[in-house]
Amino acid sequence: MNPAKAGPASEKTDGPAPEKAGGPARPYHHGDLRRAILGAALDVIAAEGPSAVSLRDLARRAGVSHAAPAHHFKDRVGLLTAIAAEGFGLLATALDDAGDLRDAGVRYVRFAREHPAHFQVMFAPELLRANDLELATARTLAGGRLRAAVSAVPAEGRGPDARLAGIAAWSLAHGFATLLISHNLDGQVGGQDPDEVFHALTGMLFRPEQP
Amino acid sequence: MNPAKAGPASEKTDGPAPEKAGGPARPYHHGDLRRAILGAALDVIAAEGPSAVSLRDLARRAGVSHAAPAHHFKDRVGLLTAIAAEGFGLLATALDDAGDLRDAGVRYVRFAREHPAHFQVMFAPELLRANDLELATARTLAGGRLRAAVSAVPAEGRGPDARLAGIAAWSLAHGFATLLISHNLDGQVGGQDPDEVFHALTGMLFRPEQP
DNA sequence: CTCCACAACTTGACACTGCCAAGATTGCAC
DNA sequence: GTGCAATCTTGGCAGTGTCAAGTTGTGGAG
Repeated sequence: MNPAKAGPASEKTDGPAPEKAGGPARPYHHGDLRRAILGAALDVIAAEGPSAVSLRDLARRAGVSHAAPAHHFKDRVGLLTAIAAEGFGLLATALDDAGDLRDAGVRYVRFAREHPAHFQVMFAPELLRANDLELATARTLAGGRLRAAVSAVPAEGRGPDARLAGIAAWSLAHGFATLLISHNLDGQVGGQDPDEVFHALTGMLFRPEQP
Repeated sequence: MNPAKAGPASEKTDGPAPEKAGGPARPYHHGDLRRAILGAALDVIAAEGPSAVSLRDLARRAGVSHAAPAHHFKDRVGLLTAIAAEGFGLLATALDDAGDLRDAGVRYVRFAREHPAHFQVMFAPELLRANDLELATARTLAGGRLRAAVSAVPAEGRGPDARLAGIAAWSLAHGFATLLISHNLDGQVGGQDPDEVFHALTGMLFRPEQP
Protein backbone atom coordinates (compact mmCIF):
# COMPACT_ATOMS: atom_id res chain seq x y z
CA MET A 1 0.00 0.00 0.00
CA ASN A 2 2.69 2.42 0.96
CA PRO A 3 5.69 1.78 -1.27
CA ALA A 4 8.06 4.20 0.45
CA LYS A 5 6.96 3.14 3.92
CA ALA A 6 10.43 2.50 5.26
CA GLY A 7 12.21 5.28 3.45
CA PRO A 8 14.26 5.20 0.28
CA ALA A 9 16.06 1.96 1.11
CA SER A 10 13.67 -0.75 2.22
CA GLU A 11 14.95 -3.22 4.77
CA LYS A 12 14.20 -6.41 2.96
CA THR A 13 13.77 -7.34 -0.62
CA ASP A 14 11.44 -10.10 -1.70
CA GLY A 15 12.32 -13.74 -1.38
CA PRO A 16 12.10 -15.87 1.72
CA ALA A 17 13.67 -14.18 4.72
CA PRO A 18 17.45 -14.58 4.51
CA GLU A 19 17.60 -16.11 7.97
CA LYS A 20 20.01 -14.62 10.49
CA ALA A 21 23.52 -15.84 9.85
CA GLY A 22 24.20 -19.12 11.60
CA GLY A 23 20.55 -19.78 12.41
CA PRO A 24 19.08 -23.12 11.44
CA ALA A 25 17.90 -23.14 7.85
CA ARG A 26 14.15 -22.63 7.65
CA PRO A 27 12.44 -25.85 6.65
CA TYR A 28 10.72 -25.95 3.30
CA HIS A 29 7.38 -26.55 4.93
CA HIS A 30 6.46 -23.84 7.38
CA GLY A 31 4.34 -26.00 9.62
CA ASP A 32 1.36 -23.75 10.14
CA LEU A 33 1.68 -21.02 7.59
CA ARG A 34 -2.03 -20.41 7.41
CA ARG A 35 -2.21 -19.55 11.10
CA ALA A 36 0.96 -17.47 10.90
CA ILE A 37 -0.39 -15.39 8.03
CA LEU A 38 -3.71 -14.90 9.80
CA GLY A 39 -1.97 -13.78 12.97
CA ALA A 40 0.27 -11.33 11.18
CA ALA A 41 -2.69 -9.96 9.23
CA LEU A 42 -4.65 -9.41 12.44
CA ASP A 43 -1.72 -7.49 13.90
CA VAL A 44 -1.50 -5.25 10.86
CA ILE A 45 -5.24 -4.63 10.70
CA ALA A 46 -5.47 -3.77 14.38
CA ALA A 47 -2.63 -1.30 14.01
CA GLU A 48 -3.23 0.26 10.61
CA GLY A 49 -6.56 -0.95 9.28
CA PRO A 50 -7.50 -3.50 6.64
CA SER A 51 -6.21 -1.43 3.73
CA ALA A 52 -2.68 -1.79 5.11
CA VAL A 53 -2.49 -5.54 4.67
CA SER A 54 -0.16 -6.68 1.95
CA LEU A 55 0.19 -10.33 1.09
CA ARG A 56 3.86 -9.85 0.30
CA ASP A 57 4.48 -8.16 3.61
CA LEU A 58 2.73 -10.94 5.50
CA ALA A 59 4.80 -13.48 3.60
CA ARG A 60 7.99 -11.66 4.62
CA ARG A 61 6.93 -11.64 8.27
CA ALA A 62 6.28 -15.36 8.15
CA GLY A 63 9.60 -15.92 6.42
CA VAL A 64 8.20 -17.46 3.27
CA SER A 65 8.21 -16.49 -0.37
CA HIS A 66 5.85 -13.86 -1.66
CA ALA A 67 3.46 -16.25 -3.34
CA ALA A 68 3.10 -18.71 -0.48
CA PRO A 69 0.03 -17.07 1.12
CA ALA A 70 -1.94 -17.46 -2.09
CA HIS A 71 -1.88 -21.19 -1.63
CA HIS A 72 -3.90 -20.90 1.58
CA PHE A 73 -6.17 -17.97 0.80
CA LYS A 74 -6.28 -17.69 -2.99
CA ASP A 75 -5.96 -13.91 -2.89
CA ARG A 76 -6.28 -10.82 -0.69
CA VAL A 77 -10.05 -10.97 -0.59
CA GLY A 78 -9.81 -14.62 0.35
CA LEU A 79 -7.60 -13.79 3.32
CA LEU A 80 -9.95 -11.10 4.58
CA THR A 81 -12.94 -13.37 4.06
CA ALA A 82 -11.28 -16.05 6.17
CA ILE A 83 -10.69 -13.48 8.90
CA ALA A 84 -14.32 -12.37 8.80
CA ALA A 85 -15.56 -15.95 8.98
CA GLU A 86 -13.29 -16.65 11.94
CA GLY A 87 -14.60 -13.48 13.54
CA PHE A 88 -18.24 -14.48 13.24
CA GLY A 89 -17.35 -17.84 14.71
CA LEU A 90 -15.62 -16.21 17.66
CA LEU A 91 -18.56 -13.86 18.14
CA ALA A 92 -20.99 -16.74 18.13
CA THR A 93 -19.10 -18.56 20.88
CA ALA A 94 -18.76 -15.32 22.83
CA LEU A 95 -22.54 -14.93 22.77
CA ASP A 96 -23.07 -18.59 23.43
CA ASP A 97 -23.98 -18.53 27.08
CA ALA A 98 -25.09 -14.94 27.45
CA GLY A 99 -27.54 -14.38 30.28
CA ASP A 100 -29.93 -11.77 28.99
CA LEU A 101 -29.92 -9.17 26.23
CA ARG A 102 -27.96 -6.75 28.35
CA ASP A 103 -25.27 -9.32 28.88
CA ALA A 104 -25.23 -10.15 25.19
CA GLY A 105 -24.67 -6.48 24.42
CA VAL A 106 -21.78 -6.26 26.84
CA ARG A 107 -20.26 -9.35 25.27
CA TYR A 108 -20.73 -7.90 21.80
CA VAL A 109 -18.83 -4.78 22.79
CA ARG A 110 -16.16 -6.76 24.59
CA PHE A 111 -15.71 -8.92 21.52
CA ALA A 112 -15.14 -5.82 19.40
CA ARG A 113 -12.61 -4.56 21.91
CA GLU A 114 -10.73 -7.84 22.18
CA HIS A 115 -10.83 -8.62 18.47
CA PRO A 116 -10.82 -5.23 16.78
CA ALA A 117 -9.24 -6.55 13.61
CA HIS A 118 -11.86 -9.24 13.15
CA PHE A 119 -14.61 -6.78 13.96
CA GLN A 120 -13.53 -4.22 11.40
CA VAL A 121 -13.35 -6.77 8.62
CA MET A 122 -16.60 -8.54 9.51
CA PHE A 123 -18.67 -5.46 8.70
CA ALA A 124 -16.79 -4.25 5.63
CA PRO A 125 -18.58 -6.21 2.91
CA GLU A 126 -16.69 -4.56 0.07
CA LEU A 127 -13.55 -6.32 1.32
CA LEU A 128 -15.12 -9.76 1.40
CA ARG A 129 -16.17 -12.54 -0.98
CA ALA A 130 -19.90 -12.24 -0.52
CA ASN A 131 -20.78 -15.74 -1.65
CA ASP A 132 -18.23 -17.55 0.52
CA LEU A 133 -19.79 -20.55 2.22
CA GLU A 134 -17.78 -20.56 5.46
CA LEU A 135 -18.49 -16.88 5.91
CA ALA A 136 -22.20 -17.30 5.33
CA THR A 137 -22.60 -20.14 7.82
CA ALA A 138 -20.56 -18.42 10.52
CA ARG A 139 -22.52 -15.21 10.04
CA THR A 140 -25.82 -17.06 10.25
CA LEU A 141 -24.71 -18.74 13.45
CA ALA A 142 -23.78 -15.45 15.11
CA GLY A 143 -26.97 -13.82 13.84
CA GLY A 144 -29.02 -16.55 15.44
CA ARG A 145 -27.36 -15.96 18.80
CA LEU A 146 -28.20 -12.27 18.58
CA ARG A 147 -31.82 -12.89 17.67
CA ALA A 148 -32.19 -15.34 20.49
CA ALA A 149 -30.97 -12.76 22.99
CA VAL A 150 -33.51 -10.22 21.75
CA SER A 151 -36.48 -12.55 21.76
CA ALA A 152 -35.68 -13.53 25.33
CA VAL A 153 -36.67 -10.06 26.52
CA PRO A 154 -40.28 -9.98 27.74
CA ALA A 155 -42.63 -8.03 25.50
CA GLU A 156 -43.61 -5.47 28.12
CA GLY A 157 -39.95 -4.45 28.41
CA ARG A 158 -39.15 -3.95 24.79
CA GLY A 159 -42.39 -2.79 23.29
CA PRO A 160 -44.69 -4.49 20.83
CA ASP A 161 -42.29 -4.79 17.89
CA ALA A 162 -39.54 -7.35 18.51
CA ARG A 163 -37.91 -6.53 15.20
CA LEU A 164 -37.55 -2.85 16.11
CA ALA A 165 -36.19 -3.77 19.52
CA GLY A 166 -33.59 -5.96 17.88
CA ILE A 167 -32.49 -3.18 15.56
CA ALA A 168 -32.29 -0.78 18.47
CA ALA A 169 -30.20 -3.09 20.60
CA TRP A 170 -27.89 -4.00 17.74
CA SER A 171 -27.50 -0.36 16.69
CA LEU A 172 -26.62 0.75 20.20
CA ALA A 173 -24.07 -1.99 20.74
CA HIS A 174 -22.62 -1.76 17.25
CA GLY A 175 -22.40 2.01 17.33
CA PHE A 176 -20.72 2.04 20.72
CA ALA A 177 -18.29 -0.68 19.68
CA THR A 178 -17.48 1.03 16.40
CA LEU A 179 -16.91 4.43 17.95
CA LEU A 180 -14.87 2.83 20.69
CA ILE A 181 -12.38 0.94 18.54
CA SER A 182 -12.03 3.84 16.13
CA HIS A 183 -10.99 5.95 19.14
CA ASN A 184 -13.86 8.37 18.68
CA LEU A 185 -14.89 8.05 22.32
CA ASP A 186 -11.44 8.39 23.84
CA GLY A 187 -12.33 11.83 25.09
CA GLN A 188 -15.72 10.86 26.49
CA VAL A 189 -15.07 7.50 28.12
CA GLY A 190 -11.64 8.42 29.42
CA GLY A 191 -10.11 5.82 31.66
CA GLN A 192 -13.39 4.19 32.61
CA ASP A 193 -14.06 0.54 31.96
CA PRO A 194 -15.91 0.41 28.62
CA ASP A 195 -17.91 -2.57 29.81
CA GLU A 196 -19.35 -0.56 32.67
CA VAL A 197 -20.05 2.43 30.48
CA PHE A 198 -21.94 0.30 28.03
CA HIS A 199 -23.79 -1.44 30.83
CA ALA A 200 -24.99 1.98 31.96
CA LEU A 201 -25.98 2.79 28.40
CA THR A 202 -28.22 -0.23 28.11
CA GLY A 203 -30.14 1.05 31.09
CA MET A 204 -31.55 3.74 28.83
CA LEU A 205 -33.15 1.29 26.40
CA PHE A 206 -36.40 -0.58 26.97
CA ARG A 207 -37.40 1.19 30.19
CA PRO A 208 -41.10 0.54 30.68
CA GLU A 209 -41.38 2.60 33.85
CA GLN A 210 -39.36 4.90 36.00
CA PRO A 211 -37.97 3.73 39.37
CA MET B 1 -5.55 -1.44 -6.16
CA ASN B 2 -6.63 -4.31 -8.32
CA PRO B 3 -4.13 -4.69 -11.14
CA ALA B 4 -6.13 -7.14 -13.22
CA LYS B 5 -9.43 -5.35 -12.62
CA ALA B 6 -10.38 -4.99 -16.26
CA GLY B 7 -8.96 -8.25 -17.50
CA PRO B 8 -5.66 -8.89 -19.27
CA ALA B 9 -5.85 -5.86 -21.54
CA SER B 10 -6.66 -2.67 -19.66
CA GLU B 11 -8.64 -0.04 -21.53
CA LYS B 12 -6.36 2.88 -21.01
CA THR B 13 -2.70 3.31 -20.34
CA ASP B 14 -1.35 6.16 -18.29
CA GLY B 15 -0.97 9.65 -19.64
CA PRO B 16 -3.69 12.25 -20.03
CA ALA B 17 -6.79 10.82 -21.66
CA PRO B 18 -6.26 10.59 -25.41
CA GLU B 19 -9.40 12.63 -26.12
CA LYS B 20 -11.93 11.19 -28.55
CA ALA B 21 -10.84 11.85 -32.11
CA GLY B 22 -11.98 15.24 -33.34
CA GLY B 23 -12.98 16.52 -29.91
CA PRO B 24 -11.59 19.83 -28.77
CA ALA B 25 -8.10 19.48 -27.32
CA ARG B 26 -8.23 19.44 -23.54
CA PRO B 27 -6.87 22.71 -22.17
CA TYR B 28 -3.70 22.56 -20.17
CA HIS B 29 -5.50 23.89 -17.13
CA HIS B 30 -8.42 21.71 -16.13
CA GLY B 31 -10.48 24.45 -14.57
CA ASP B 32 -11.58 22.76 -11.38
CA LEU B 33 -9.50 19.65 -11.09
CA ARG B 34 -9.74 19.59 -7.33
CA ARG B 35 -13.52 19.31 -7.42
CA ALA B 36 -13.40 16.79 -10.25
CA ILE B 37 -11.04 14.53 -8.32
CA LEU B 38 -13.12 14.82 -5.18
CA GLY B 39 -16.28 13.93 -7.07
CA ALA B 40 -14.74 10.94 -8.76
CA ALA B 41 -13.29 9.75 -5.47
CA LEU B 42 -16.69 9.99 -3.79
CA ASP B 43 -18.21 7.89 -6.55
CA VAL B 44 -15.56 5.21 -6.16
CA ILE B 45 -15.81 5.13 -2.37
CA ALA B 46 -19.58 4.89 -2.39
CA ALA B 47 -19.40 2.00 -4.82
CA GLU B 48 -16.36 0.05 -3.67
CA GLY B 49 -15.11 1.53 -0.42
CA PRO B 50 -12.15 3.76 0.42
CA SER B 51 -9.55 1.11 -0.28
CA ALA B 52 -10.56 1.12 -3.94
CA VAL B 53 -9.54 4.71 -4.60
CA SER B 54 -6.48 5.04 -6.79
CA LEU B 55 -5.00 8.44 -7.52
CA ARG B 56 -3.98 7.31 -10.97
CA ASP B 57 -7.47 6.05 -11.70
CA LEU B 58 -9.01 9.32 -10.56
CA ALA B 59 -6.54 11.21 -12.73
CA ARG B 60 -7.56 9.11 -15.71
CA ARG B 61 -11.24 9.81 -15.08
CA ALA B 62 -10.56 13.52 -14.94
CA GLY B 63 -8.47 13.31 -18.09
CA VAL B 64 -5.23 14.56 -16.55
CA SER B 65 -1.81 13.06 -16.03
CA HIS B 66 -1.16 10.63 -13.22
CA ALA B 67 0.64 13.11 -10.98
CA ALA B 68 -1.82 15.97 -11.30
CA PRO B 69 -3.90 15.07 -8.22
CA ALA B 70 -0.85 15.31 -6.01
CA HIS B 71 -0.70 19.02 -6.66
CA HIS B 72 -4.07 19.49 -4.97
CA PHE B 73 -3.96 16.85 -2.25
CA LYS B 74 -0.30 16.01 -1.73
CA ASP B 75 -0.99 12.27 -1.52
CA ARG B 76 -3.67 9.64 -1.03
CA VAL B 77 -4.04 10.39 2.67
CA GLY B 78 -4.36 14.06 1.83
CA LEU B 79 -7.25 13.35 -0.53
CA LEU B 80 -9.10 11.26 2.02
CA THR B 81 -8.46 13.85 4.70
CA ALA B 82 -9.97 16.53 2.48
CA ILE B 83 -13.03 14.34 1.97
CA ALA B 84 -13.39 13.79 5.71
CA ALA B 85 -13.09 17.50 6.41
CA GLU B 86 -15.70 18.29 3.80
CA GLY B 87 -17.89 15.62 5.35
CA PHE B 88 -17.72 17.10 8.83
CA GLY B 89 -18.56 20.47 7.33
CA LEU B 90 -21.60 19.04 5.58
CA LEU B 91 -22.66 17.26 8.75
CA ALA B 92 -22.38 20.46 10.74
CA THR B 93 -24.65 22.35 8.36
CA ALA B 94 -27.07 19.41 8.28
CA LEU B 95 -27.37 19.60 12.06
CA ASP B 96 -27.47 23.35 12.00
CA ASP B 97 -31.17 23.95 12.56
CA ALA B 98 -32.14 20.67 14.12
CA GLY B 99 -35.18 20.92 16.34
CA ASP B 100 -34.52 18.55 19.19
CA LEU B 101 -32.19 15.62 19.81
CA ARG B 102 -34.53 13.25 18.04
CA ASP B 103 -34.47 15.44 14.95
CA ALA B 104 -30.69 15.69 15.15
CA GLY B 105 -30.47 11.91 15.20
CA VAL B 106 -32.68 11.60 12.15
CA ARG B 107 -30.53 14.16 10.36
CA TYR B 108 -27.38 12.29 11.36
CA VAL B 109 -28.71 9.10 9.84
CA ARG B 110 -29.97 10.89 6.76
CA PHE B 111 -26.56 12.47 6.30
CA ALA B 112 -24.93 9.06 6.37
CA ARG B 113 -27.41 7.80 3.82
CA GLU B 114 -27.03 10.78 1.48
CA HIS B 115 -23.25 11.03 1.82
CA PRO B 116 -22.12 7.45 2.45
CA ALA B 117 -18.66 8.04 1.03
CA HIS B 118 -17.98 11.01 3.29
CA PHE B 119 -19.39 9.13 6.26
CA GLN B 120 -17.18 6.09 5.79
CA VAL B 121 -14.03 8.14 5.53
CA MET B 122 -14.86 10.49 8.41
CA PHE B 123 -14.73 7.68 10.94
CA ALA B 124 -11.76 5.76 9.56
CA PRO B 125 -8.89 7.55 11.33
CA GLU B 126 -6.22 5.24 9.97
CA LEU B 127 -6.94 6.66 6.53
CA LEU B 128 -6.59 10.29 7.60
CA ARG B 129 -3.89 12.79 8.49
CA ALA B 130 -4.69 13.13 12.17
CA ASN B 131 -3.07 16.52 12.66
CA ASP B 132 -4.71 18.23 9.69
CA LEU B 133 -6.03 21.65 10.63
CA GLU B 134 -9.05 21.82 8.33
CA LEU B 135 -10.13 18.40 9.48
CA ALA B 136 -9.79 19.30 13.14
CA THR B 137 -11.82 22.50 12.89
CA ALA B 138 -14.58 20.90 10.85
CA ARG B 139 -14.77 18.00 13.26
CA THR B 140 -14.92 20.34 16.23
CA LEU B 141 -17.72 22.28 14.58
CA ALA B 142 -19.81 19.17 13.96
CA GLY B 143 -19.06 17.89 17.45
CA GLY B 144 -20.35 21.10 18.93
CA ARG B 145 -23.63 20.77 17.06
CA LEU B 146 -24.06 17.26 18.42
CA ARG B 147 -23.32 18.27 21.97
CA ALA B 148 -25.74 21.15 21.73
CA ALA B 149 -28.53 18.82 20.66
CA VAL B 150 -27.89 16.55 23.62
CA SER B 151 -27.75 19.28 26.22
CA ALA B 152 -31.07 20.65 24.95
CA VAL B 153 -32.84 17.57 26.31
CA PRO B 154 -34.30 18.24 29.77
CA ALA B 155 -32.57 16.37 32.55
CA GLU B 156 -35.63 14.41 33.66
CA GLY B 157 -35.82 12.91 30.18
CA ARG B 158 -32.27 11.77 29.78
CA GLY B 159 -31.20 10.88 33.26
CA PRO B 160 -28.66 12.52 35.53
CA ASP B 161 -25.56 12.04 33.41
CA ALA B 162 -25.57 14.21 30.29
CA ARG B 163 -22.32 12.69 29.10
CA LEU B 164 -23.76 9.19 29.19
CA ALA B 165 -26.89 10.35 27.41
CA GLY B 166 -24.74 11.85 24.69
CA ILE B 167 -22.81 8.63 24.21
CA ALA B 168 -26.05 6.67 24.09
CA ALA B 169 -27.63 8.92 21.49
CA TRP B 170 -24.51 9.02 19.37
CA SER B 171 -24.01 5.26 19.59
CA LEU B 172 -27.59 4.54 18.56
CA ALA B 173 -27.50 6.90 15.59
CA HIS B 174 -24.00 5.94 14.54
CA GLY B 175 -24.65 2.23 14.85
CA PHE B 176 -27.87 2.43 12.87
CA ALA B 177 -26.23 4.56 10.19
CA THR B 178 -23.20 2.29 9.95
CA LEU B 179 -25.22 -0.91 9.73
CA LEU B 180 -27.52 0.74 7.21
CA ILE B 181 -24.93 1.89 4.71
CA SER B 182 -22.99 -1.35 5.00
CA HIS B 183 -26.22 -3.13 4.00
CA ASN B 184 -26.33 -5.12 7.21
CA LEU B 185 -29.94 -4.11 7.84
CA ASP B 186 -31.23 -4.79 4.35
CA GLY B 187 -33.08 -7.83 5.59
CA GLN B 188 -34.56 -6.14 8.68
CA VAL B 189 -35.59 -2.74 7.39
CA GLY B 190 -36.78 -3.99 4.04
CA GLY B 191 -38.46 -1.38 1.93
CA GLN B 192 -39.39 0.89 4.84
CA ASP B 193 -38.21 4.46 5.04
CA PRO B 194 -35.04 4.41 7.16
CA ASP B 195 -35.91 7.82 8.58
CA GLU B 196 -39.14 6.48 10.03
CA VAL B 197 -37.48 3.35 11.35
CA PHE B 198 -34.86 5.37 13.14
CA HIS B 199 -37.50 7.75 14.46
CA ALA B 200 -39.23 4.79 16.03
CA LEU B 201 -35.91 3.62 17.45
CA THR B 202 -35.33 6.88 19.24
CA GLY B 203 -38.61 6.36 21.05
CA MET B 204 -36.89 3.63 23.03
CA LEU B 205 -34.24 5.93 24.49
CA PHE B 206 -34.74 8.38 27.36
CA ARG B 207 -38.24 7.29 28.34
CA PRO B 208 -38.85 8.60 31.85
CA GLU B 209 -42.31 7.11 32.17
CA GLN B 210 -44.67 4.90 30.32
CA PRO B 211 -47.73 6.34 28.53
C1' DC C 1 2.12 46.05 -23.35
C1' DT C 2 5.85 43.33 -21.60
C1' DC C 3 7.84 40.32 -18.65
C1' DC C 4 8.20 37.40 -14.98
C1' DA C 5 7.05 34.73 -10.91
C1' DC C 6 4.09 31.33 -9.62
C1' DA C 7 0.54 27.92 -10.09
C1' DA C 8 -1.11 24.01 -12.69
C1' DC C 9 0.05 20.30 -15.12
C1' DT C 10 3.28 16.61 -17.58
C1' DT C 11 7.02 13.27 -17.95
C1' DG C 12 9.93 9.91 -16.19
C1' DA C 13 11.62 6.98 -12.75
C1' DC C 14 11.75 3.80 -8.60
C1' DA C 15 10.08 0.71 -5.27
C1' DC C 16 6.30 -1.54 -4.15
C1' DT C 17 1.94 -4.42 -4.86
C1' DG C 18 -1.40 -8.46 -6.40
C1' DC C 19 -1.74 -12.20 -9.22
C1' DC C 20 -0.51 -15.76 -12.62
C1' DA C 21 2.31 -19.66 -14.44
C1' DA C 22 5.82 -22.89 -14.03
C1' DG C 23 9.15 -25.31 -11.37
C1' DA C 24 11.16 -27.36 -6.93
C1' DT C 25 10.63 -29.83 -2.50
C1' DT C 26 8.49 -32.53 0.84
C1' DG C 27 5.54 -35.68 3.42
C1' DC C 28 2.20 -39.34 3.15
C1' DA C 29 -0.63 -43.10 1.44
C1' DC C 30 -0.13 -47.22 -0.57
C1' DG D 1 10.17 -47.74 -1.81
C1' DT D 2 7.30 -45.12 -5.32
C1' DG D 3 4.12 -41.95 -6.82
C1' DC D 4 1.30 -38.23 -5.89
C1' DA D 5 -0.66 -34.25 -4.00
C1' DA D 6 0.07 -30.51 -1.04
C1' DT D 7 3.23 -26.97 -0.04
C1' DC D 8 6.39 -23.64 -1.13
C1' DT D 9 9.75 -20.94 -4.59
C1' DT D 10 11.03 -18.33 -8.71
C1' DG D 11 10.12 -15.25 -12.27
C1' DG D 12 7.40 -12.09 -14.62
C1' DC D 13 3.60 -8.66 -15.83
C1' DA D 14 0.66 -4.85 -15.09
C1' DG D 15 -0.84 -1.73 -11.85
C1' DT D 16 0.10 1.69 -7.93
C1' DG D 17 1.98 5.81 -4.85
C1' DT D 18 5.28 9.15 -4.63
C1' DC D 19 9.30 11.87 -5.72
C1' DA D 20 12.04 14.99 -8.92
C1' DA D 21 12.50 17.68 -12.79
C1' DG D 22 10.63 19.75 -16.75
C1' DT D 23 6.68 22.37 -19.44
C1' DT D 24 2.81 25.36 -20.04
C1' DG D 25 -0.31 28.81 -18.93
C1' DT D 26 -2.00 33.00 -15.99
C1' DG D 27 -2.17 37.08 -13.48
C1' DG D 28 -0.06 40.97 -11.73
C1' DA D 29 3.78 44.48 -11.27
C1' DG D 30 6.25 47.76 -13.83
